[in-house]
Amino acid sequence: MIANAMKADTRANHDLTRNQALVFGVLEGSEAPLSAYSILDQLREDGLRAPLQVYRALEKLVDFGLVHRLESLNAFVACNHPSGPEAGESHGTVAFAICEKCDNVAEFADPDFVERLRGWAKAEGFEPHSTIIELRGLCEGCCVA
Amino acid sequence: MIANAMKADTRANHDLTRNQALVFGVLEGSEAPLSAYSILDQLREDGLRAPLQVYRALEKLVDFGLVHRLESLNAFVACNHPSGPEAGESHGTVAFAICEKCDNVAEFADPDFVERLRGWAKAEGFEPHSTIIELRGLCEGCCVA
DNA sequence: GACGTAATGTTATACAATAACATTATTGCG
DNA sequence: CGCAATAATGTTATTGTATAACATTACGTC
Repeated sequence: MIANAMKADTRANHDLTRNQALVFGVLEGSEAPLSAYSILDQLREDGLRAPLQVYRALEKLVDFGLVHRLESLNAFVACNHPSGPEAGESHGTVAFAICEKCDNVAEFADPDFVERLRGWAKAEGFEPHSTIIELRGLCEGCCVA
Repeated sequence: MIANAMKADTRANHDLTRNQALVFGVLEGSEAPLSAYSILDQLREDGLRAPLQVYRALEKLVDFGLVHRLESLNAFVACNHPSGPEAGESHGTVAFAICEKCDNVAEFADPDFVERLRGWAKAEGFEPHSTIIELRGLCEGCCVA
């Protein structure tokens, strides 16, 4: 209940437009990450017709921190990291563990970890503005099976 | 000279086919990462005509550890990490720092860093078979300018 | 030389993302 | 309120990325 309230609140805070809300709804209701085109397919009956309508909504949702893009899959997931979107780290660096069997995605943020990465970047004189960390493999359930 | 000798040796060890050698040659000669299609464009006069010829060569080269795929760019670079391809870590986890201004790519491997990532994965019961780490930002030169 | 395997060539197609332009809401402000 | 600025939308066309399917050719090995 609290979680749902927070989610609704999160949406409200960002005052999602119709298309954004539709796209976010589809992602929230999906276990697995979805491509822009499969999102579109699920929204045809709601009036969406062109990829661009989905891509535009996704761009905003990613900006808001409500959705993540998985670079290695060309797909998107609703943000769901353990600490919740209300934590200060909403827009911080996050790592993803992507199961290649069941498509489940686990999300985590380790401050020390990120610190180490920043340390290396600084030593190299590199100024990062975004960081992508994606593990591909098998999740606990699929590992055993 | 030594470096060149080693590179030649590396190629020889893997007994590259004609197409693989052509593709690898183009990547070696490029500062910036290249897309499969721009590699193709540079190899038309050598007889290559279809994307698949490039993608097939790239797949092998990535398997051999001679080439890396940058997921966030849909592009490829010749392997060039500091320790050199002859080090034991050829196929280990590598991180990339991609300059968005000059397209330069720095490659590095930090064992402690990787260890920490593996530790988290293990705690989660996740069994990774590949790890993607890509920093996007500005390199030292472009940062100042 | 016959067989299994790997690499190649070719055409067509699927999937992902953006360009360009016209139109409609929304918001803020005088 | 009315108007201007800004943001969101709709639509068509195009560009870019990657693979399917199938025929052919080279290569190693027994």
